[in-house]
Amino acid sequence: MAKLTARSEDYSKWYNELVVQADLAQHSDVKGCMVIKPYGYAIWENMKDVLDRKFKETGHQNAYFPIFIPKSYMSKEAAHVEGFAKECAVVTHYRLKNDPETGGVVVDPDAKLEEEFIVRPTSETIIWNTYRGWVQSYRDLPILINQWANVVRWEMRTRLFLRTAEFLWQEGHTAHATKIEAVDEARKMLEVYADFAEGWMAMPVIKGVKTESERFAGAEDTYCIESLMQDGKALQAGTSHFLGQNFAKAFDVKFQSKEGSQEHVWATSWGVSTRLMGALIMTHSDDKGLVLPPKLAPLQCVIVPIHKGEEQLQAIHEKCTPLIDSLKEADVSIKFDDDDSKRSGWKFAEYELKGVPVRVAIGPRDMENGTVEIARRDTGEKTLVKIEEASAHIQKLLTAIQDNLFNTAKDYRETHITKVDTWDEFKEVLDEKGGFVEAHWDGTAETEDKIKDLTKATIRCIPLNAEKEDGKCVLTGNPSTQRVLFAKAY
RNA sequence: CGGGGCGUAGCGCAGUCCGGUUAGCGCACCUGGUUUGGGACCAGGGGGUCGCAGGUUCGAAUCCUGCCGCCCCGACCA
Repeated sequence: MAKLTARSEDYSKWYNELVVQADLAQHSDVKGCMVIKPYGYAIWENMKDVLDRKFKETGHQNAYFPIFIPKSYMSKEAAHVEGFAKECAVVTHYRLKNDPETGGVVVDPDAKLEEEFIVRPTSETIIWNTYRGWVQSYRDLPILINQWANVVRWEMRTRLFLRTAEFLWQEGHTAHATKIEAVDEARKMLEVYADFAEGWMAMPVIKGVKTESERFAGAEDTYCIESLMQDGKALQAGTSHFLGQNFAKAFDVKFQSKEGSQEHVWATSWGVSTRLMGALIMTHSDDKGLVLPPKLAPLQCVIVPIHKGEEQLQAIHEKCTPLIDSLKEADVSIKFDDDDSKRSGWKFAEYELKGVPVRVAIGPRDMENGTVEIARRDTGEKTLVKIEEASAHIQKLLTAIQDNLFNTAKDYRETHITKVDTWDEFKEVLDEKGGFVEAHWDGTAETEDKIKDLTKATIRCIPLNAEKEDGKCVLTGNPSTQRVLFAKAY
């Protein structure tokens, strides 16, 4: 296996090589689409399981809506169609036929659809068209539904996990009787995302709200969690939208209130995608390969025996059995790697590439001394431990690794949030240091645009916890009441 | 859509400029043996419509024409 390109040499190349070499995903024969390989999918499944549990704990149910959306639905909400029209895949026919000339198949021109279908880029339209039939009374509300699905956005340029033409995600779509309830829902789900990102992915995030120009197409407010990657670029890790009554009005979803009046429903939608895989990789991994937080690692601990011959292997396996049983008992996923076709050194490198948090090595020396060598993936540190104490040690270590990954990422982020007050500083920090820049902004889309043109940086968010502070816009000098976060972003 | 690069064994590549034995190398794979505390070694072996379609030629991976596909950088975006 070839060595990975160092991050310092070419971050983007490192990322691409890591995804492929760690066996997470590969490019498919279809442009812009990826094959998620079993190891990558196992990580996604772990993420999905945690999120799904959290959604259910907050009162949501899963449902499923069609992948195809009648074209006319897309145009019912003006901002929405504007946002997605340029990247929609369209189904125009429903049949193929044999082509006598080539021996292959061609689209049957007689099988043209009356109305084309859009392959969903997101499901607001078809879901709100369905909700119309579900809601008559305030007693039918709220509707709290999540869908796990694939969506298609015909992106011009794609990158494994970060931006693919087809991706997997979840999309929550809720309907409420009041504005305040809908806003609360959107905020609540933002908290769920933030809690997941920090507690499971060990990825610190900043909660904020998007500016008008960065807002979801059709939303009144877009809340987001923003994280910082190792190369100093920001990544939007999840969004939760307060949709107002826009979709209810577009799809005529009304209910009769307690008082007897007809009211439009208030809506939210929220989603995270396989992009989180990219975020996870770029938050923790190093030049040796993937680094996974124990809470999401498909394999948390691997035991590599070092042996000569079948007999020794058997003896080592027997010696390890109590340790393996004890770890299983404690719900630690554990593998005893008795594959005899690979040498131990090869295995060490391989498990490091795959980000397994804890590696245990045991050979003749340890058999004699009653020890095992325990190595942690995050720091590379190795410790000799009595085999009887190994299980407890490993369990503590998994927690320590989870914490260390979060703290390291958080330290990095804290040192990469820079307060600036002048335009020169602003440019200098973006060019040389990267990360988030905290600066005053005059609140206009024109200024935002201009800054983007000049520096490629966008306003990632207006942080929810930002203190009010009078200042002057970093570009125009116009008055501002609070700082916002700028960064170059994925 | 602009700029760059590439298409030859499962993967990574050389060979193409300047046409000429049986298309080669590394990794991977198969067999046997020796090995095993940080990506082992030796010996033997299998695997190719050289992206596709035409053309030039005694002869094309190599020259000409057309087409297709992918990757990277930018504009667009979760």
